[in-house]
Amino acid sequence: MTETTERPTESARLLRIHEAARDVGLTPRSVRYYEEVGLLRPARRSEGDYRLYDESDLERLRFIKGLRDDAGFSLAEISKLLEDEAARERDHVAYHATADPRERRRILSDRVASFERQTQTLRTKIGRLQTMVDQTEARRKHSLARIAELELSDPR
Amino acid sequence: MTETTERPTESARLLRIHEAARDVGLTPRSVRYYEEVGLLRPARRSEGDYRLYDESDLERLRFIKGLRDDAGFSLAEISKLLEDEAARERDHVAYHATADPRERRRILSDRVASFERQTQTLRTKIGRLQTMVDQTEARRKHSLARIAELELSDPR
DNA sequence: CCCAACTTTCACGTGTGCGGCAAGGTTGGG
DNA sequence: CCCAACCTTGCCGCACACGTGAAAGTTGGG
Repeated sequence: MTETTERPTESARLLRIHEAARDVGLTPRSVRYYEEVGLLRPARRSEGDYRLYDESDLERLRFIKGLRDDAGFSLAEISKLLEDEAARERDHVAYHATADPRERRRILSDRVASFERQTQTLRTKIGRLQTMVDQTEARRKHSLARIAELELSDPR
Repeated sequence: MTETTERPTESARLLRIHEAARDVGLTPRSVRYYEEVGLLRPARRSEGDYRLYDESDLERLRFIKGLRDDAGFSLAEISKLLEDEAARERDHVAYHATADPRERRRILSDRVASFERQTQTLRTKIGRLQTMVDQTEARRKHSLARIAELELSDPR
C-alpha cells in the first residue's frame, strides 16, 4: 500500500514521450516507430498507458540517433548492434546472479568480444571512408604539384 | 563528313547500360535512376537512342557506388559532392583554355580547396564514427579491468 | 471538476531508392 | 532480312523511415 504511489525521486526521472524525444533530438513519432520495429523495449507505461522513459531509455535513444545520423546505419543494422548490447545486458544480469569467479570471467570475456565485434563493424566503415579520403588527398597533392611546377616555370 | 562514322578506337570503349552497370556492380535500373535524379549527365546516345557510357562515366558510377555503399551517403549528399567534382571539371577545361600562369594557379588553387572540402566532409563522418569506437573501446577496457580484478582476487 | 495539453492507436500519406513489367523500338550476327 | 537480345520511356509497386491527421482517452494545474 505504501508502494501504490511512486516515490518522487523515481517518478521525477520519468519522461513522457515528447520530453524524451526533445531531450535526445528526435520526434515522438520516431521514438514510437523505433519501438514498433523493436529497437526499444516497451517502455514503462503510466496508469493511463502513457509511455514513460527513464535515463537508460534516453541513452539508448541517443545511441540509436548517433548510429543513424552520424554513422549512417540503417535501423536494421542498428538493430543488430543493439542485439549485441542486449546480450551484454543479459550477461550483466547473469554476472550479478553468480558469484562463481570462473563464470564471471566467462561473462566478462563475452562482453569484451562483443565490444570488439562492434568496434570492428565501425572500423570497417571508417576504413572505407579513409580510402576515399586518401584518394581525394592524392588528387589534392597532384594539384599542388602542378602548382609547384607553375611556380618554377613562372615564379611570381 | 569524314566524322559521320565514329572511329572504332573510340566507339569500342563505349558500353551499353547493362555492360556499364555490370562493370561497376550496379543494375541498369539504378544507373537510369541516377541519371533521372541528375547524378549522371545525359550519357552519349546511339543512333537509336541507346545510352552509351565511356570510361569516365564508369569512374563516376564507381564514385557514386562507393559513396552510397561504403560511406552510406544519400544520393542527395552524393549530389553535393558531385557538384564539387563538376566544378573541378569546369575548372579543368578553363585551365586548358588559358595559358595565363596566374589564371592557371588560381584554377589549381580552387581545385585544391575543393578537394579539401571533400576530405573535410569525409573526415567529419570518420570523426563521429571514431567517437563511437572510442566509447566502445572504453567499455571494453572497463570490462578488461574487471577481469583483471577477478584474476587478482581469485587467481586461476 | 474542467479543460487544455498531452497521449494513445489506427491508418493513410510522403520521399527515397530502386524493382519489375508493359509496349514498343534498336542492334547486330547469321 | 530476321530475330533474339538488348534497349527505350512510362508507370505501378515496394520497403524504409517516418509525417500527419483522426478519434478517443489521460493528466494535471487552477
